[in-house]
Amino acid sequence: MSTNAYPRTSRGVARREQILRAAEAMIGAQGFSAASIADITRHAKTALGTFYIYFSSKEDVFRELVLEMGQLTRAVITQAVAGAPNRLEAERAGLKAFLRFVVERPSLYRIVEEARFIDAEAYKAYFTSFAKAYAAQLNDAAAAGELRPGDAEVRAWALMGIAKTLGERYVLWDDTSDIDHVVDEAFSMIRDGLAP
Amino acid sequence: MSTNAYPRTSRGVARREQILRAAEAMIGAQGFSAASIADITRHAKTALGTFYIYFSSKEDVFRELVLEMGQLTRAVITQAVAGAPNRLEAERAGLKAFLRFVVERPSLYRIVEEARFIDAEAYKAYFTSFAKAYAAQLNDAAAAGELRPGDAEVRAWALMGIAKTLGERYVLWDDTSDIDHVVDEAFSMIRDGLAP
DNA sequence: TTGAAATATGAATCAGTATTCATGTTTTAT
DNA sequence: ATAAAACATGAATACTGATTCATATTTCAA
Repeated sequence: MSTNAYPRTSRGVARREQILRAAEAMIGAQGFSAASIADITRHAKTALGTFYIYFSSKEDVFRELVLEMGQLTRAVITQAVAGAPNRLEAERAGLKAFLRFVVERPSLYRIVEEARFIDAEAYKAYFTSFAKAYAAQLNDAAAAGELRPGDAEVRAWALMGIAKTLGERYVLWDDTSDIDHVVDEAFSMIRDGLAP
Repeated sequence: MSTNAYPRTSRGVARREQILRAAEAMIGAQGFSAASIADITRHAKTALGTFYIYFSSKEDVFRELVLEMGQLTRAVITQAVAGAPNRLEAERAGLKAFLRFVVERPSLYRIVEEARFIDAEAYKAYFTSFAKAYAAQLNDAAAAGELRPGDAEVRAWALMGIAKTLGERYVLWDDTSDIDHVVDEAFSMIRDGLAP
């Protein structure tokens, strides 16, 4: 059929989800090119052809996973940051929440990073939109005197870079139980770098 | 022949270099899987089979390019940092030199990042060794009172993250002529984050 | 209950491309 | 000058894996 139309039965909904999760696991573990459709359907305990009932291509599932990761990351961070008394505390909370999220969904993290090479547009759109919202927050905080004035966009990208790299090093490579230490050390640098 | 032994004639040396440069251009532009050996040899103006005289596989050239990028980056930064009067100025100079290097060799930058998915060990080795040397410098500087005390390793990774991400955003995506502005803004954050 | 729509199956198709190899050509050492 | 070693060539091989499709089976509305 080769569509990726939304399923009309609950069985269909469940199958699609099975396949999506299997794709997350396989692509996350082996990478986009190494993970075959056969791997994915085997892991989803379904037939090869079933894949193409729900997704039109391998790129298609991949794109959906990138989208999913974007929504989840935003949701997780937004929620973590919600209760912070000020912007600096929000930075700490956001960084910690991000690293915890990477612990929980390492495959999605890898998928987003690989998107740079598989679907560059999706990757760029994801980070650009994230950065835009992030910069707006930093701008507001600076206007309110909570941060030293400065180029919010450059700051947003720099802070995103810190989070991405620490996530890779201290979560994906080295499943350190001491995420709090990493957050504290990085945050003390960020705090003094941004405080008014 | 399928070796990657070093060539014994000057013609061989030149051919190998041609192919290496073509591989840099093709893989850098299209990515590892999209760039075919045929693309590479066509661009190098040589026959398909010649590739296998100098490299044993596509992964093999790729690995060599990653190695090369590692050496070059180190050399560029080491040299840029050499004249700095203190560690903070070294940070500024290092960041600027890195971004300038990305302007000159965007393909090599992309190759190193893609290495995470093609040759994870090479990628990890590259950054781990870089981070180790970087952290040692930061440690010395902190001991000398040039930086506030703190976990040098976490700092090194955070600073590498800033450089990588700004390079991607402001050089690869947006060939901004205003690298200096980006450096200044990022540096002012780094400076206050690290200053004693 | 029943037939049309939706979903499931996996063997067969199809395309792409990494790698090899048998055969020339060029270089180098003597 | 000459033979051995290096190097060059590109058609042929070999293999992988994405996508299709004809054929079941299941679901659901009427």
